[in-house]
Amino acid sequence: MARSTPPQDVFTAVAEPQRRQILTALASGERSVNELADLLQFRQPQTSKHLQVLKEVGLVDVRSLGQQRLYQLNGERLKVIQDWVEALEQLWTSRFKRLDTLLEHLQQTPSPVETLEGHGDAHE
Amino acid sequence: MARSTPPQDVFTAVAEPQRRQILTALASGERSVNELADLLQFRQPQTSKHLQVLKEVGLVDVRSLGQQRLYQLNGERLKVIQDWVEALEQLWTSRFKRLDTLLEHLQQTPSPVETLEGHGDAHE
DNA sequence: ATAATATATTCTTTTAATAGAATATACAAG
DNA sequence: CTTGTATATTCTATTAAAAGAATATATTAT
Repeated sequence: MARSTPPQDVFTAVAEPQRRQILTALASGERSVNELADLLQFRQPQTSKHLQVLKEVGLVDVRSLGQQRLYQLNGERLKVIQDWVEALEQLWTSRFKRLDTLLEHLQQTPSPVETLEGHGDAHE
Repeated sequence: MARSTPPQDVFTAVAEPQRRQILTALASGERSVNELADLLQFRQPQTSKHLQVLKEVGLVDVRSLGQQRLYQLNGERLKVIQDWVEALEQLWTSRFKRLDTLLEHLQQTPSPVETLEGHGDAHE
């Protein structure tokens, strides 16, 4: 029942290993369906199907050249993922400045000091 | 059958919207299971299950504090995703320098000249 | 030992994604 | 119009993930 409900978000699309391979193959340039299938040792229908998914979430674009369909990575869409990851990392990195949680625990536990050992970071 | 074959890679783990919410909630600091469940309006068992998945792929760490389990984002593991995205973007950005693919097509197709219109490339 | 709280696990059901095989469509060439 | 090549789609079967309910385990307090 894959066709009736295709992955709609970029994250789901990229969760598939074969689709990541396709994207990687496309990163260095435009390829036709059969080129991709040959290169990655996938069957043609599977390749087409994965490409449809990638197209639906905007990770690839297509253009027609005769009877071929040339697929191309759309790097812009990768930013959806990148932005999310970076936002998380921002928060994670700046978590040392927010001692709220830590202080909460300090009030509750006898000696949670060991938790901080080994970080070596300037935590304040 | 989710428990028997849990997602092993970071990409699959992150494909789940609720797990992304959990990670986002954890980005600003450590939280207990119930804190997360309350905050995100998830049920406790679901929350635990998602956390196990995240733990298995290394995206979160746990420590025990009394009867609570405090989960914490492991930002390092996010780099797996980030590195992959950035590698792709690198290639995508530098794709203009690599005309190999384009030249390949020139050799295979009879008159793909129309394809080149507007490019202004010297093709032989 | 019993009760209360916090979290984890198991089992079942439901839903969604993937593969495979077969077929359809599109375009080009003769 | 028939053939060949490239790609897309449909249908079915399989597999995997997720939700839900119930229960188990762990820790603390009484």
